[in-house]
Amino acid sequence: MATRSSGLSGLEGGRQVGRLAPVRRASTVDLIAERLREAVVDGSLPPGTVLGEAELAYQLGVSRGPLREAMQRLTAEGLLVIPRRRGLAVRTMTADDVRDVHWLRAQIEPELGRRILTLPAPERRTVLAELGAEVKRMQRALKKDDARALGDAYLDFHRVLAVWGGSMRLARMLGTLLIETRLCTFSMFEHFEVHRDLVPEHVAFVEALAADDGERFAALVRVHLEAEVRRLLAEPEGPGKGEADRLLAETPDEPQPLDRLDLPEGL
Amino acid sequence: MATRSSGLSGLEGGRQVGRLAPVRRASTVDLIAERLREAVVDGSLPPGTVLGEAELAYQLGVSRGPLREAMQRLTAEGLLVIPRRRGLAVRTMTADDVRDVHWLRAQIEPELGRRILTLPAPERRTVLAELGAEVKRMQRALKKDDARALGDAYLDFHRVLAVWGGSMRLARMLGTLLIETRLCTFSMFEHFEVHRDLVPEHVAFVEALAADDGERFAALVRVHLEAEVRRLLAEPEGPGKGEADRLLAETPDEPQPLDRLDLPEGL
DNA sequence: TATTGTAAGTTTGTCGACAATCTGATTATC
DNA sequence: GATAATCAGATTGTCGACAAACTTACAATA
Repeated sequence: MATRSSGLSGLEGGRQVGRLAPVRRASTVDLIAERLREAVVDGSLPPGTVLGEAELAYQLGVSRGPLREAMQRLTAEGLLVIPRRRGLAVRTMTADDVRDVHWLRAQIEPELGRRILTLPAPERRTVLAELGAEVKRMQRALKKDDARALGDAYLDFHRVLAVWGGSMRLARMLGTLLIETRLCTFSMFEHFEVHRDLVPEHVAFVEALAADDGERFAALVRVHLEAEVRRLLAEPEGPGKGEADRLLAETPDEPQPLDRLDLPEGL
Repeated sequence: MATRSSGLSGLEGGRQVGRLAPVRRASTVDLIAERLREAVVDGSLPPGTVLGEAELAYQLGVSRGPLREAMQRLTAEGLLVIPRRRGLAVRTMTADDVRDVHWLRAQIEPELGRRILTLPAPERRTVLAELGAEVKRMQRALKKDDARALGDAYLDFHRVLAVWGGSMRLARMLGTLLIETRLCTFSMFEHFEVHRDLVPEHVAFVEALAADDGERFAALVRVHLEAEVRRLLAEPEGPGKGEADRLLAETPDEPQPLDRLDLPEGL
């Protein structure tokens, strides 16, 4: 039939001869796993949900075999638990989990920021543009009081950090951590909340990166994550709050309003 | 038959009434996954090995169903790859993987050291004892020129760090990273090598922790991991080598020979 | 009345089988 | 002689089925 990907003989003429990205077909297990992740993230499978394999397999239009394989993968990611003889259950995050997830993110994300700042200028500009686009999404969502959209843009903002951070493994880990973050929200609250502080905080993130100030970015991220833990655990504003206000009030080294980042409107 | 675990009614009299640890039975999938991990770590399944499902299932004494589920879990951990219609293959680490794994460890392990130093004194002493025991294992292995035993003790040393580091997630991640480290060795060399620098380096790790010097521990770990990358990639000794020698020669703040840590001989 | 023993029903865990797909080699053709 | 087409073999991906195990409800007993 078609020539194999290794050859491409006789097709010289276009550019990038011989360097096609290998075609990657997703297996059924991949598809099921991805669908389950989506369901966990968008809340259609809240934490604690217990599901029977047969019923779920029927809904997904597959048989129990591939579904069970996908379950194992989600279990390894920490999103599902498989109680013996009880099907599967969406993991419920405890207070300890909330602290652990956010502490871990506080270790990872500042480092990602530092790595992004070492990127060559054109790529760095791309990252800033993507981050700016997500911030704009957050702003639009906030204007509409759409907590769901705000949360989604939040996740995507941090996913951008993960993707550009440079480490395959770290990107995967942070990707899972972000889903777990969403699980934390669902585990602690009944419904989404519109969280107004989120937007200025993320504007400050982008500004710090645009100003090439990795340490300020790191500090802002840490403060944000500590605040998130307090909010999720409904703890009174601790000593960190004053620190947050100070950092946000402080003029960054090189003031640069978000408009000057000329974000691509299309995204 | 037996009373359910939630009740335990009528058995007051012993101590710790009503607080038994839940019994944890491993599922078949758990068993298979663990067996496969062992095989990867001990080298009976070298990187690049391709296996047929039927043959492997027969060897393990299970049917293909549970085996395929375990495969998915190992895939999520990054130890296996599943080429389409080609069974399973043990992941082969590239030079980029070597750098990535060690870079990531360099981010994680110093932090674990810091956390261990914040532990209450009795637990901290336990950690130091366990670490010291692993170092002794390393010394014995080196004396016998047993590269395999040396490598195993090395892994267990760092596993101790992971377990006591305080974060469930981080422990799991580092556990996987350590297996990947072993895969790096197998991917780069044909056989184990006796690596003499390993023991003094780890003695220094323990000494730094015993001296309550988290920053020195962090620096030593980073230097060690950078050296490992160079060794694995067979690069000439870079600018970091001088730094390593300087750190190892330098007298720690509070000199404390390993003997004074009174290690439990039993381990 | 509280607790234990019993039994039915449901769901999982595991296995065997079938078909689609891919690989590798062989043959035919330019 | 090299390339393309064909074909047989083997293996995976998926499904259906069976038996074991667990849960829940109910009844019996102290």
